[in-house]
This record gives sequence, C-alpha cells and structure tokens, in this order.
Amino acid sequence: MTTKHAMPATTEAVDDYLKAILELSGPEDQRVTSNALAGHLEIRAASVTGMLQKLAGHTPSFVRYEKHHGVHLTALGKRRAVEILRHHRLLERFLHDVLDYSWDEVHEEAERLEHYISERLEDRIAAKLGDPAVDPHGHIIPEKDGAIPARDEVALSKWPCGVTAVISSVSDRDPAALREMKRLGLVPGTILTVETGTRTASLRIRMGSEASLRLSCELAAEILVVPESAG
Amino acid sequence: MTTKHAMPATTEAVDDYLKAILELSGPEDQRVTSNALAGHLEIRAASVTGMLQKLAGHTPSFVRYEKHHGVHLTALGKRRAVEILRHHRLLERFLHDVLDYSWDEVHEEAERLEHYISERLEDRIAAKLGDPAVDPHGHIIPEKDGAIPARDEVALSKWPCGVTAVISSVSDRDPAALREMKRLGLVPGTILTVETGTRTASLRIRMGSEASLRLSCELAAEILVVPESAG
DNA sequence: TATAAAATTTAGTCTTGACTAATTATGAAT
DNA sequence: ATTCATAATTAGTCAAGACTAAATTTTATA
Ligand SMILES: [Mn+2]
Ligand SMILES: [Mn+2]
Ligand SMILES: [Mn+2]
Ligand SMILES: [Mn+2]
Repeated sequence: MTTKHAMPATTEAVDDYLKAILELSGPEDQRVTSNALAGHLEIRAASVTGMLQKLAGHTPSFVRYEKHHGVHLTALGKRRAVEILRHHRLLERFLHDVLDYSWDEVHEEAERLEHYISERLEDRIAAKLGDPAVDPHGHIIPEKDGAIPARDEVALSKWPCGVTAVISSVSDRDPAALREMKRLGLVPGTILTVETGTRTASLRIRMGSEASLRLSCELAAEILVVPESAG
Repeated sequence: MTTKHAMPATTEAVDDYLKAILELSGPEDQRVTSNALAGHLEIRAASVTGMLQKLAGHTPSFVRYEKHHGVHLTALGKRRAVEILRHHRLLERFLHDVLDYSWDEVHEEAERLEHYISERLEDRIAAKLGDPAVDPHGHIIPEKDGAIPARDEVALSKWPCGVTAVISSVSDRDPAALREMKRLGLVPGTILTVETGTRTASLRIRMGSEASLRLSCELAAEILVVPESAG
C-alpha cells in the first residue's frame, strides 16, 4: 500500500487564499501578485502580505513566495486548492439537483460549505450524483485524485464573428447576471454565433432559429465558449 | 406583517456555548455552572468564564450571568440555541436518509455543519424530508418557529422492573455504543421490559418473544424510554 | 463557626487573521 | 541615470477565543 500523505489541516482563510491563487494563476501557474489576491479576496494588501509570509514559512509549505514578486502554489498547495474546488462544484451540483436550488443561489451556499464537509460527505455526494463531470454553470468538477480534464475556453466577448460556438460555462459570481442569462437561454450547451459587425459596447448573437439578440460586453465576458465540435 | 427580529450574528464558538447551556439547563431552565460547561465543551473553566462575561456584556444579550452563580439563556439565546439544535437534527436525518450515513456517523458531521447552513438550506432539507419529527436517534426536531413538542423520557437504567416501555431515543455522542445498540436491536420504537432482580452493574431486559439479554448500566443510561401508551 | 476542598474568577499570554498608517521597492518614463 | 507612480512590505493595533498559573469565592465538613 502506498503511503497516504496526510494533508495538513487548514482554516477557512487559508483555503480561500489557496483557491484564489489557483484561480488567478491561470492555465499555467504563473505567479500571483499580492494586489490581485487582495482584490479577489476583498482584503487589504497588507493583510495578504502577512498571510503569504506565514504560509510560505510553514513546512510543509502550500506556497512559494518571493518578496515583491508574488506567489505560486506548491504541489501540496495545488492539491488542497483543487480539493476545495471539487467540494465547491460538487456542492453546487448537489444543491441544484437534489435540493432545488436555482443556479444563481448555489454559489453563495457552496462558498461557505466547501470548507466544512468531510471527505466522507464529499464521497457520498459524488456517489449520489453519479460522479458528475460539471457543475450547474458548466465548470468542470475535478476528479477525486485531483485531475482536472482540460478544456480550451474563450470568452464570448472575444469569439470571432460568424463562427459557430457552444457555451461551455458561465461565471457563477453574479446572481443577477445568471438570472438574466437563464432568461435569455444562455446556458451551457447552447449553440450560437456572433453576428458580424463592430462590437464596442455590445454584440449581437443568434441562437438556433430564434431572432438574434443584443448582449452587453460585460455579460458576454462572463460567458465562455468552445468550438462546436468540442461541445 | 410582524417585525422580523434579526438574529445577531454568532460564531461557531458562541453557538456551541448556547447549545451547551440549553442542553445542560434541563427541562426547566436552571442555571448552568462554568464547570459543567467546561466539561461539556472540553474547554478550561477559565476560558468559559471569559466567554460568559463577554456574552453577558453584549446587547442584545444571549445569556444572563451572575458571577459565581452560573448562567442561563435569555429568550434570544434560547431561540438561537434551538435553531442550532434544529439544524443539527435535520442534518442528521438528512445525512442518514438521503446520503446513506449510518446512525453512528451522522453526529460528527452534523456537529460541524449545523453552524454553516443557511436558513434557505435548512428549509430545503426540511422540505425534502417532509418535515420530519425526529432524528435518527429519536430526538425531537424543534419546529421552524422554535417550538419543541414535549416528551417525558426516563433513562432505561432507572425504569421500574416489569413495566413495559418503549425506547424513545438514544444518546448520539458515542459511535461505538450506537453500533452496539443497533446490533442488539435497541432502536427507537423497540418495546421491552426490565426483568425483576437487582441491578448493580447490569440489568436484564426482554424484547418481544426473543431471549432476554444483559445490558451494562452505562449502556442502559444512554437509552431513554417512555411508557408504552406514549409511544 | 472555623477550615479545607472545590469551584470560579483574574491576570497575563498566545495564535489567527484582519486593519491603518508609514515606509520601501519596482518598473516605466523621462 | 533620475524621477515618479504604483505595488508591496513593515510596524503597530485589534478582536476572538483558547491556555496556564495564581488569587478568590463558595460550600461542605468538622
Ligand atoms: Mn470560501
Ligand atoms: Mn460554479
Ligand atoms: Mn458544533
Ligand atoms: Mn441525534
């Protein structure tokens, strides 16, 4: 039997830092600045510096940190961040499918609970749902072992005109935007094209046979798409 | 519309104090001593004193506290404690019925989550379960409005010999004891009588037509019963 | 009623994780 | 190579909640 590396205990605050670093470091784990973290976590930059120093000082360490040059996750830190992300997305799927939450309600509840469910509860939820691949917003749920199936998404606001696209996921942070998207039928799986023409503050899209509709760039930036074949 | 009194925000620690005071103050809310709280919460008495002083100092206040003479809950404190108790028992029922937890696993998970579920999640869980009256151990689940249907229970270890009794609830704090009870068929609803004879360290009980069995006093003290008619 | 044991409180310390104000380093533009 | 704006760090403070050790009550006992 292989040695089970015990994950050091973490607090909600530490979890939130690790998750934020994961989200901000992009597809290939670039360094994240203190300011970016402060903005994302809605915390003062001075507080971030303090936390990063403490985190980097511990052993085993979750992050690598160089003064004035940002942080990035160690393998251990990434493992923990992904675990929290799995909790979050499984919870969203569960609240939505089993407890009748709407897709704009799930995020807030999952954001808190993700830190407090045990491995047992995580497993039972996954089993109950049949190991779902994505959450209600189309976000990929990391596997139990930490693997995250890759997917190349592009913001709809940057998608070329005239090329068919499929909505792969939408941002879950803004409930009002989510309700608006639902109303317009902009949900994962929807096929659409961006009509040709300039797009300074808004863009016109066409979905199936329906009439085209106008979308603000802000909303379009919260919608991620993939090429039709990659559905 | 009646004014919705907003419940002041509480921390997990404060919740645990209020719940412990509720549990220790018995059917009619007697004062609870610092030592009793320290024992129940597995915390030093000095820490308890500090917390009680802070709690009593706040306004609106959750507790009434007199130096050297214990605390008891105010109406507000009782409201909050009962709310947490409802969370706990609903969660136990939910974990057991929906997520296949065994009755010795539910307590630990509920003990953490009870502090972090929203009112919305509480309501959805209750709806999903059809507003259950009791948790998996037979404990009464407080109503949404804070009402707790009364029930006069007696420890099996103190039940008179020869009188038929029904198990109403069992303690949920000791997983090993719970597994033992399940194995012996000692679950809420079970009808039994205590056979006549002395009971110094153990007592003999008879259930239905089966052979009688011997029970340690410790285990019998964790089983609460009611007269047969009061099922 | 005097005294000892048990229960409680006080005083002082620690860790976590936030904040503000002040200071320094970095990087871009002169 | 300076200079300046921006980013980041330091220094000092605060609140929550725990702990230990020492002082005080209360209460039970003789
Ligand atoms: Mn969170
Ligand atoms: Mn999501
Ligand atoms: Mn608790
Ligand atoms: Mn219970």
